[in-house]
Amino acid sequence: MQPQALPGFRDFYPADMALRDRIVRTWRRVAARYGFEEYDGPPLEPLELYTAKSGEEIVGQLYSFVDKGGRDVSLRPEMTPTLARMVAARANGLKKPIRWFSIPQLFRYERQQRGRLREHFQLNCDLIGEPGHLADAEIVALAIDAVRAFGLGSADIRVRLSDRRLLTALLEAVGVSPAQVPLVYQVFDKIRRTPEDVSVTRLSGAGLPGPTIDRLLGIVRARTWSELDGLGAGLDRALAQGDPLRRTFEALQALGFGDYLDLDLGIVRGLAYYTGTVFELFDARGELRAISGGGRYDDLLRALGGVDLPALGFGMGDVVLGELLRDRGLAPDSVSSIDVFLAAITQDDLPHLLGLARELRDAGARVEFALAPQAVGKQLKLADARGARLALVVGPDDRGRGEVMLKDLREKTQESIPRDAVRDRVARILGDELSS
RNA sequence: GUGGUUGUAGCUCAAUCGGUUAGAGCGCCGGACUGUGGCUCCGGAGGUUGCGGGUUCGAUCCCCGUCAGCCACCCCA
Repeated sequence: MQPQALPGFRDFYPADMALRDRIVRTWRRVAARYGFEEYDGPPLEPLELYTAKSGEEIVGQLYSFVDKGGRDVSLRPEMTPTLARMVAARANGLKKPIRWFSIPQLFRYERQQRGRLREHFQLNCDLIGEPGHLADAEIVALAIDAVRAFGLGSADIRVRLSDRRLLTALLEAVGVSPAQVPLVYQVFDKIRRTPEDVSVTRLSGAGLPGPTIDRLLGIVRARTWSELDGLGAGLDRALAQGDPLRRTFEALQALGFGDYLDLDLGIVRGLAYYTGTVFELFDARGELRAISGGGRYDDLLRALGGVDLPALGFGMGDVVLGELLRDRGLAPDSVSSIDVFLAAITQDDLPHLLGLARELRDAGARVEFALAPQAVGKQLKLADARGARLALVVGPDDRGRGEVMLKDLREKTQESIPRDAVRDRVARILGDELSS
C-alpha cells in the first residue's frame, strides 16, 4: 500500500484544484467589493495564543506539538487570535473601521466526517472599530454575497440570525439561572434534530419548571419578530435588547437580502467570545453542515490584544461550500489547459515549431506540442484532449511556402496563413482569453 | 475519544452455497491512421480482493485484530 495523505488531509488533483481555485478567487473578488483588504499570518503559532483566551472548545482539538526547539506550538485552528494580535500591534495607526479579510488554511485534530476535515481553507472577514448595527449588516451581507457569487440564491441558502444580548436577556426573564444557561444552549443547538419530549426531559432534568420550558420552546421556535413579541407578558424589557438585531434586519432588507433571512434564537455558536449578533448560513435543504458562521465579539480584542475595539466577523470554509457547489452542478467543468497546440509533420519541422512556441508564449498564449515524434492525427487528438482552441500544423510543404496551417478546433475550420502573420492571427482569435 | 457500518483495477461496480486462472463498463496506453481532432473497431497494461492473523483440503466470502472511509455521539474551525 502506498503511503496516503494523513487522515483529514486532501490531495488536490487538477480537477479539485480548479474548484478550490474558483472558490478562493471568487471570495477575493467579493471581499474586494466590500472594500476589504487581504492580510495573512503564520500557519504555525505559539500554543498559548489559543490556550489563553480563545474558546475553550477549540483547545481540545488543537493540532499541536513540541517543535525541535522545545516550544509548544500549534497549527492555527482559527484566524481571530492572529488577527487580534496584528491589529493590536498597530491599532493606533490603522484607520477605522478596519475591513480586513484572509483565506488561511486552518487545522484541527479531530475525527473527520463529511464536510469536516482536519484541514480546510476558510474565508475570514472582520470589521473592527464599529459598534453600530450597519457593521453587522455589512458582515452578514458579505457572507451572503460570498456564496451568492457562485450562483446560489435564496432558494439554496438560508441565513439564521440571533443575538446573544437578546437571548441572554430572554433566558433571564423567563427564569433560567446562569448555571442552567449552558444546558439550555445545548438543547437549543439540537432542537431541530431532537424529538420534543427529549428536549423537554433534559430541560426539566435541569430543574426548570414546565411553564418556563414552554416559554423556552416558544423562544427557540420563533421565526419572526411578531412571533417573538407575542410570547407573553413580562418580556418587554428583555425584548428591548433585540433592537440592534431588528435594525440589522432592516438594513439587510434594504440591501436586498431580506429573502435570505430567518430569525432563529436557537443559533448557538460554539465560540464563547460572541457578545452580540450571531449568525449561520445553511443550505436551504438542510443536507449539509453550516456553510458559514460568525458574529460580534466586542470584548475579544481587549482580552486578547489589549486594545479596546468592537469587532465582528465570520468564517466560511471551502469544504461544505465545495460539496454544495458540486451537488448543485456549479463546480467548474473540465478546464482547457492550453490555447494553441503545435503539430509537426517531420523532425525537420521542429526548429520552426519551437520558434513558434516561443513567440506565442511570449504573447501570452498557453502553448503545448508533442514531445516525441507522432503521427499528426495523434498530435491533434492530444490537442483536442487538452481543450486547445487552435492548432498549428507545420510540414515541409508549408515551410516551403513560408506558411503554416492554422486550425480552429472549435469552429472546425482551417486555412493556410503566412508564418509572419501567426502571432497576430492567434492573438485576434483568442482575444480576451489571453488577458485572463 | 465512544458506538455502528463499509473496504474488490485510477473510477463505478460484479463474482452462485466457501470451490479452478477474481470479471465488466468508463478511463489510461498502443494499433487500424506516416499531412489532419472528437466517432468507431481491435489489442494491451493495470489487483498481495485495505493490511495482519485465524478457521478450512480450499477464503473476496466465515472469525479476530488493525488501518481507512462513511454515519451517529462528543464537539463544531
